[in-house]
Formats: sequence, structure tokens, C-alpha cells
Amino acid sequence: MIRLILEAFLPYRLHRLGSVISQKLKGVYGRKYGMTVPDWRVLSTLGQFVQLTAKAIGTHSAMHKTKVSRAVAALEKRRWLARSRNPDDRREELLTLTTAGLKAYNDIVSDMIGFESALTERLGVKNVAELETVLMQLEQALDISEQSSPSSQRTTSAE
Amino acid sequence: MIRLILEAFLPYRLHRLGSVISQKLKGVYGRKYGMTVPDWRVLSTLGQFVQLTAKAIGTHSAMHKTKVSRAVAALEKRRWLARSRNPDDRREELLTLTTAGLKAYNDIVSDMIGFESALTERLGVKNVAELETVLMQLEQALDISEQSSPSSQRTTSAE
DNA sequence: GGTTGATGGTTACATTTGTAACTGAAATAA
DNA sequence: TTATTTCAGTTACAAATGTAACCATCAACC
Repeated sequence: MIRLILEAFLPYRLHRLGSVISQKLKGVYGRKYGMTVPDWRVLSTLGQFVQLTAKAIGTHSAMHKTKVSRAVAALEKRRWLARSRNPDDRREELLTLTTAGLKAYNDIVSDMIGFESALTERLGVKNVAELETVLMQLEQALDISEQSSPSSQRTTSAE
Repeated sequence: MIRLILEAFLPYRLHRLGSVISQKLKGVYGRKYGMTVPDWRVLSTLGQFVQLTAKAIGTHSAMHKTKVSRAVAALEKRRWLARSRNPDDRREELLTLTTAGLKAYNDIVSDMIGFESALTERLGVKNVAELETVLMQLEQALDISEQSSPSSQRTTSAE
């Protein structure tokens, strides 16, 4: 007869931590721009990589293609994003942020960075360093050590 | 003009880590019992605390009350869970796992613990110890240092 | 007592998300 | 060349989730 103490269970703690933090971040762009999570994921991915296809955004951000499609449509409607057909392969659309999109992106990002530094400040340099190390270990153990390129595929679609 | 490298951004990494892990765990009870995430949350909370109201389960597991209500109904249909009115307050229902429910719970939990130990083994004792420390720090910094009792309230409803 | 407001839980309805079918375009093969 | 298959992206439909209204009960107040 086993009993699992959730508060002491590593996966539970990690998941809760991640949820609470992303919940707080959602508050930032949610309140400020009325953006949804998928919207923000597309915006941030595109902000980082400048130009991508919807497919690439999906694989990099682990979002279902329909979710991406809808978020892209939403951002386009705000005129934060522009599409253009790839002349070399007319199935694909190359997506980029417009000036307005970049402006919003930069604004949100500076808030995000503010949030992160507030957090790391609370932790202290030593803890942050340890955290970095252990995160890397975990990422390796779970085989998600990041390649920082949106072209490489992975087929899971995480929540 | 800022550029946020997502793979190096702490909140992003934490969230992704949590998602990937809980995705893998979902595989366990999903394949084995065809259970959904809300189902498992209710089952595990009830497994830990033996007897709770739906409300208490909701606050402890940060689930919306309708989600809890539906998961409870689903588990009841499997005869894994039994309800009984609280005679002292006939609005509440006291929920407990049946023998069958406990059996499934124990089975899944042993898999979960197996998963956790496989993970910590990969990390090594030193890293695990560091992880524990830093997680605690983070939980404190984010004000979710766990009280391990389902009675205390928090109003956020995380994803 | 009766009335009013809050609370635990369910249900109807709206929104979001995922699944599967589809469109247009490219690649492969005949 | 013209099938056939594969692929990027969208859309129709189904399943899951959240919002708001609801019912039953309790608590507070008259």
C-alpha cells in the first residue's frame, strides 16, 4: 500500500512551478494586450527567429498546427505579422513580424526579463547558478537539450 | 531592440520541463487505464488525503470546480470512488476511493515512483540534492511553499 | 420562525482545442 | 507527360474546458 506525497514528488513540483510561473507571465501580456497563450508563443518564437514558416513555429513551440494556424491568423488581424509565399516552395508561407508586432514584442519581452531578474534576484547568484546546472542536467536526462534551431523536428505536442 | 532567447529563458525552461515530464507520466496512466489528466489529478489527490470534498480537491490541485465535478463523475462511473453526504453539512460530499480505486491508484503510483527514481538516478545524488534545494527556494520565492493540507485556499486556477 | 446572502456542487451554454477531412502545391515514379 | 504520394496550411466537425446560471443547503440577521 503506497502513498504518494504529491508535494514531495519531483514531477509534480516541476509541473506546478512551471504552471505558476507561466500563469504569472500570462498576466503580463494578457492584461496589457489581451493576448492568448498561443498568440504569445507565436509572437515570441517569431521574435527570436525573425522569419519562419507556420510549421517551424509549431515544432519549435510544441504547438498543434491548427493552434498555430489560428494564432497566426489572430496576429495577422492585429497587423503584427505579415505572410509571404515562399517562391521556392509555394506551399509554405514565410512569416515575419511587422513593425507594430516588433514593438509589442519588445515591450512584452522587457517585462518578461524584468520578471526573470526579479526572480533570480530573490534566489541569489549561488542558487541561480545551481539551478542553471541542474536544469541542463534535467534537459539532457529528458532529451530536450535545446538545439536552438526551429528546423529540427520532435513529434510530441505538449500541453 | 531586445531579443529573447527562449531556450535560455528560465520560465520557458521550467514550463517546458514540467510539460514534457507530465506528458510522459500521462502516457503511463493514459495507456494503462485510459484516464485523462483531470481524472488522475482527482485520483492522486484522493489517494493522498483519503477523504476530501470536491471543493478541497479543486483547491489543492488547482482545478476548476466543473473540471473536478466531471472527473469525480467519471471516476464514480468506474466505481473507483464513492460519495457520501456529510451529515454535518449536507451540501458537501465526502469522497473516498473504493478498493478498486485504491488498487488502480497503487498500481499507477508505483509506476510514477519508478519514473522518478529513473530520473533521479540519471541525475546523480549530488544534482538531486541541489535540485531539491533550488526547488524549495523557487517555491518560496513564488509563494507556493507547500503546506501539504488541502484546506488552505489559493484562488489561482492554473493550466 | 422567515428572509437574505453565501457556499458546495451540477448543468446549460459558449469558447477553445484537437481530429480528420480537405485544398493547393511539390516530389516521385510510371 | 500524367498519375500517385507527400506535405503546408486551412476548415468542418467533435471533444474538452470555462463561464454563468442554477439548485439545495447552511448561516446570519430580522
